[in-house]
Amino acid sequence: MTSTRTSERRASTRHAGLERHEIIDAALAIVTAEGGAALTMRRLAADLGVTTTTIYWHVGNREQLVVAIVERFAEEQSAIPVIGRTPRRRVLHAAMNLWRSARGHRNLTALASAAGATTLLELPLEAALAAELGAAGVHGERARDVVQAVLACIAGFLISEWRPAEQRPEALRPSELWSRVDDPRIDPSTLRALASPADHERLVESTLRAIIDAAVPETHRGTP
Amino acid sequence: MTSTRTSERRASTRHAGLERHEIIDAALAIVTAEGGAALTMRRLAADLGVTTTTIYWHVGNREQLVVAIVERFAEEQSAIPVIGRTPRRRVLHAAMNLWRSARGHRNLTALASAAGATTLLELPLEAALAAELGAAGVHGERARDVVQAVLACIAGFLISEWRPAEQRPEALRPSELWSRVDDPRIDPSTLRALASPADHERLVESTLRAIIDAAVPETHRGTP
DNA sequence: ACCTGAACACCGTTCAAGT
DNA sequence: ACCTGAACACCGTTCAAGT
Repeated sequence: MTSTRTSERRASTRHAGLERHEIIDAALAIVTAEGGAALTMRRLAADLGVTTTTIYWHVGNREQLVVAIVERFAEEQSAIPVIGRTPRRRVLHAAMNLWRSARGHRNLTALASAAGATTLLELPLEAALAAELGAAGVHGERARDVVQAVLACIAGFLISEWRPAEQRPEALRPSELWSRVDDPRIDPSTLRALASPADHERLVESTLRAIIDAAVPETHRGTP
Repeated sequence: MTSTRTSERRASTRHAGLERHEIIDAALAIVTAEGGAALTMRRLAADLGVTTTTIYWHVGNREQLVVAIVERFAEEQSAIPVIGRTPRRRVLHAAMNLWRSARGHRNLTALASAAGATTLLELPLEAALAAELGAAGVHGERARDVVQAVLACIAGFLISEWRPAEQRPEALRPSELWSRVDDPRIDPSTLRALASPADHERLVESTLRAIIDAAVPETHRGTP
């Protein structure tokens, strides 16, 4: 799977004829399949059947490559429709779309986050959220604050999934750590709960709902 | 500042006499001063006037070193008192203590987060939060959910500060990206706000308050 | 314009050898 | 038991040189 392009193209032309977008595509494939750590300049070059320096000629350096990957992926992403009968529900749905999207392509989200390119990645969905907030009567800085709070929560829940407890050293697992806590102020049932994992999906939704409900008036216009 | 310990100790004993806790201390110093990326085995060894392999003999590998650093820091952290007159306010205060703590030693928090060791780092403050939730009448899984939501939000807000807009390539700055958006669904005042940074400190507090208010009953016992 | 080969300055980690 | 020296298999990046 590595060098068909080399043998085919190299035979016919003096140059490899490699184009920038082919590099981005190959890089994107590596990231989605194996994560950002697998994206090394040498590995990418090998996949394309060229020398590492060729990559540099086309894309500059790794940081620029990452930005290009995120950009390309963002272009190809299709809009997710927002549903819901009340403005509030639509806002929540738009927020959950962001969560589902980020979670759907975690490897890319992780890479974008490390590069500080999350906004670039999710701009259309963020815009959709802002639009729904407007429809619900929330504008300006208040709308911005909701968007940012939603984004922070999503990012936070995501990173708590990046290193699932199972693949951590035993001493770092919350279950281990909490089971050792002997604090008279804390109810035994609470300690037990803290030692066991939460239903993430549900928790994300209820957290986003709390944030939204606090900022979005219950009814705007229409349904009394 | 590098090799006083070498010249002093090496002269007197055959062995360097290096102890594990000295390594951890030196590593912790590097991380707090210069961040996790600056913590390389060679750099650490050089700071201690010793060979890289010596570090491995004492601490195993880098991952174990990081865990040891976090552990040591957690030990030394003093408890932060919780204040507030109502249970709800005390819960919020306990949550804000977590935020302030994490923000106060960002380099260590970032390192711990990458290693999946956040719980290890902040266990006492998490326990304090759980205790206040108990005092407010929230127990078991509901308390666990609040703790986790608070932690996720804090983590999310923190990483949005790790790469401040100023040190990103221009094309990645939210101000740049939002200023290009021309979406008729979105109010101009909202677009302007989205292009400018939020007051993080205020936003974190109001977000945590929203989460807590949604989960903690307004009055428990006492003040009617 | 496009690509190669060799090199530089880094990483984490291991292993045989010394005292 | 504690430490060194040399080596391995990686990184990102640059630069002179080729066609």
